[in-house]
Amino acid sequence: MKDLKTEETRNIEPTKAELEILQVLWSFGASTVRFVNDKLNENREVNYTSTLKLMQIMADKGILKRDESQMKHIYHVAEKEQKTKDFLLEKFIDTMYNGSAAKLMMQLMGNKKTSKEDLDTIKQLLKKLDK
Amino acid sequence: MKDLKTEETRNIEPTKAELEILQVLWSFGASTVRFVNDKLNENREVNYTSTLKLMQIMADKGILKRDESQMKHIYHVAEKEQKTKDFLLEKFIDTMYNGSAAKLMMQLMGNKKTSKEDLDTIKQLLKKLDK
DNA sequence: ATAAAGGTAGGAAACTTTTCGTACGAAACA
DNA sequence: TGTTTCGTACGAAAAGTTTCCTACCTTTAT
Repeated sequence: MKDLKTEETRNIEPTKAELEILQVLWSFGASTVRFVNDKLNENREVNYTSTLKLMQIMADKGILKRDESQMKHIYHVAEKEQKTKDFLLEKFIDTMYNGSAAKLMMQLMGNKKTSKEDLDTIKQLLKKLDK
Repeated sequence: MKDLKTEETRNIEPTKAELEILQVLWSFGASTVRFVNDKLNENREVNYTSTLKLMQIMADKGILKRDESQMKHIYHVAEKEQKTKDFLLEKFIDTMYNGSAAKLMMQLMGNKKTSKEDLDTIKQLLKKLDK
């Protein structure tokens, strides 16, 4: 028996190009390759078959699932968006902040990028969490 | 004139393996290859010359600098830790949260991984920022 | 009916990243 | 003084990722 990963154990790290595709699917929901490729091309030039290939690979890996009942296959993300984001965030915190979410928060707050509005939003949230 | 990147424009994205090395140097400060390699081997098996090669490449790219006055070269990180982390965090927020730090915060707070203590820390910080 | 347009599939090429073998010099030491 | 140990340098292999060419089928339009 090889060490085939089960559905449970598997937690795939998308590559950079795969993440681009995930972003499109997260934003717009289940889509054709054509649609995804058009979106990608708003940012950079990519050949249609490149996107196709990548989405096929992602389907092989189990990152995407697809409806093949039509000629134009429709792809959708296999995992819940939130689950994947949780996983990636956790990994990010692990590598960048030794696993401390608080450290990340601190950097965020000490950051030019975090606006007054952001801080207000957070205060609201904290209030809600308190009760 | 080729499009040589200047010191200013350059903002190098460390690869995964490079990030591992950065983490060691961030934690322990300037180090020899031997030291870094030993640390890496606490997590996974890596050959000494692999680590050496990688650190040499990083030095070429300008991610690391080194003191060659001794036979055992001493490497240190070229950029301020915070600058690199700011850069990587920004990129992360861009790709994962459409550039919204608030969204990241919200995920963090809705997260099992964020402990009560973390939340308290944040409240403290907010208070400080308020005055 | 035929051409054109648009779809999938697969394999190979190109590029990037990572790993390591080999060579060789300097230091430590028996 | 040898020999073993520890260091750097370099190149190439190996692995991983991305891109695209080619083939071929289906639908659409002329």
